[in-house]
Amino acid sequence: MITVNQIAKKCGVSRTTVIRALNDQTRVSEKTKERILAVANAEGYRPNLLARSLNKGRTMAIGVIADSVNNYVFAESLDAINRETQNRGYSLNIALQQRDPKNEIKFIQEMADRKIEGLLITAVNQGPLYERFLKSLGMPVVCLGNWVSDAFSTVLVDERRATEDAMQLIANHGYQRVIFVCPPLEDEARLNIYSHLQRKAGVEAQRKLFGDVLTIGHSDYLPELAAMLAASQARTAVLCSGDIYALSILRWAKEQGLQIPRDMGLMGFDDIHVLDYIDPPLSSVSTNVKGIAKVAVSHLMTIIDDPDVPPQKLYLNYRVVDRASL
Amino acid sequence: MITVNQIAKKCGVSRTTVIRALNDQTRVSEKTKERILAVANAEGYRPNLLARSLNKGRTMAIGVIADSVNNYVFAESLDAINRETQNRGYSLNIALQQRDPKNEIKFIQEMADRKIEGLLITAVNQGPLYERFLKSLGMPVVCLGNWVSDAFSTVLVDERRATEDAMQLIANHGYQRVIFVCPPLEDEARLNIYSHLQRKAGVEAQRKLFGDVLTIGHSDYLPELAAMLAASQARTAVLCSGDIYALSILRWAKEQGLQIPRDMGLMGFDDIHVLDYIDPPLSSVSTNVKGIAKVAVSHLMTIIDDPDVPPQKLYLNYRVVDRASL
DNA sequence: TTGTAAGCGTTATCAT
DNA sequence: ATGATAACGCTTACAA
Repeated sequence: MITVNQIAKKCGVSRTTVIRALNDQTRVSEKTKERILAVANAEGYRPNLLARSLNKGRTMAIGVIADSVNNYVFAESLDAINRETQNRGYSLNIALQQRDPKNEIKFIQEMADRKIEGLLITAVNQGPLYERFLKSLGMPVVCLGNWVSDAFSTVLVDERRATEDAMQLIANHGYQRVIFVCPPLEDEARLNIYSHLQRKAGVEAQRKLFGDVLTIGHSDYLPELAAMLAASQARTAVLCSGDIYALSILRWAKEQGLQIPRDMGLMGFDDIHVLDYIDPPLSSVSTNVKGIAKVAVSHLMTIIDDPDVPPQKLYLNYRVVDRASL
Repeated sequence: MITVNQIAKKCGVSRTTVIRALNDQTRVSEKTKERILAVANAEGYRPNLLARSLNKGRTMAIGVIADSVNNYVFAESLDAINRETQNRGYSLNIALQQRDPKNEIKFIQEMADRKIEGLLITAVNQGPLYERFLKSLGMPVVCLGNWVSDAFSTVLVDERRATEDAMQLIANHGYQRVIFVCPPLEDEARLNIYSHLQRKAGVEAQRKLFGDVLTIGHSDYLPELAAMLAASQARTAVLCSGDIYALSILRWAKEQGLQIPRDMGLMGFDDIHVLDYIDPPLSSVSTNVKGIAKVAVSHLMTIIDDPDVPPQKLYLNYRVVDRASL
């Protein structure tokens, strides 16, 4: 790999001149410029972006932190994030923390050390220590979905109200009982599960619409669900805090010979794209994953360009999608 | 952000001494070391990884290029790639080319300019020009699934034989006719569709097992499929070069009132995780997506550590998964 | 034990 | 139109 210095030597000029030729500046004679460009092309010169970044203080890179790709929510974000950042000439550093808070901190720190210019986080950490840590980076941060602190912009939908609307829809369908399946609750003390807590609050707020509202807050939810269903004849809908849970319950219900929605209503959350292929079509709440990603990138760019833009909560539209599972 | 130089000034020592203290080297007195570390901690010193990389010639970063996340295949790779690289202390640059060859070249070049140490590609480009381009980077490259040239290591499964086995399975189920749905074929001239061509070759090789074998090689496959089904009473299985096509055909079949497998056999390819939730359970060919990702990372690390390791094709096991759709 | 000097490759400023 | 110099922040010989 040839460098500016080597081109300079080869052409018998100073590196300043070479830079001017390469970066298409004015104060070079046409002749030397041509000579320099000829050499550069022949040798396949490419700027060393590390060096350039070090010098300029700009890397044109941003970092993305998410949990994992298993629940398909981040997978759908990624396409949008990728598109939006590429359009703007930024490149992407990505790390999945696998819902491990220590991991998250480590990766964020590492990215900061690499001088990314901004950070997109779906945080699994929470609390004042984490907030201080993020602040200490002195870097634009935008949170996706999971709120951390008002010190950082967050792009989200109002999941509490979305859940209220979903509950209303379930009530309209004539269900007398709701079972809210929300495995992340088991990590409430340890992890940031803001959006799930919002959903839970929405469920609570609509308690009055039903004879009974139950919550299952751990990963091994099928046995308990079975017991609950057996314990009452009330017409029941299961609302899941995540489509993936709804899918696994759907599969289980089929195994049990339960017909949906005849024997049990079922509703998911997030409206991941996969639902297109599910039978019966699963009702869900679109949390606008792609929209959030798009706005988050765009807002991050805004903050990068003008750090004085105050942090804000950007609420996007959600959509309650009634299909055939209720 | 405090730097080594500033710490040195603050402690009244040379930067060399600071480095020695920070990087835990021996030739510093305990006293000065403590003094330096105290300042470093108090000020929250963090090494600038750009500077370090520029100096050392190592970035500990690798690049990943894939098509998109839409078909879920790459989504499943990503988790594995992420895990494997993180274990080894590497960080990840990712770009999705959206099946645009120009994009791909641009992103690879950009990553090279950023001095990533190795590249994982699921290539959409092909041919000698592309090969030369990749070689010119002078960088370890490992291809995933889509073969480009014997000059680069490729991790893959033998999709031709996998398809032959799948065809045999279909024959064993008593089908008289196979319709091979492979939309990527429409891009044969323009894009690298190596793995789909392998699958097609596998289909051709087993022609003899059936009365009739047809191919649909474009994206608007449903109308043609309908026509083919209407045109013959022969017991027919549809083999799709990708689970996502099988899923959309399954949905369509249900709309048409076709029962699977009674009225039509159906088989996908890749065995993406989503199939867990599909009813009826879809037969497929596991192309070992996670295994490929894992081995690819591991092999890339090997090449990075020892560039003299010759390029090779690493074949992993595939698995024909017979479920209830045949 | 500590320091000096040179270098990684690029860019900006100020002279000439 | 061209060049000299310093700077970005870190590291590594090589001295002392």
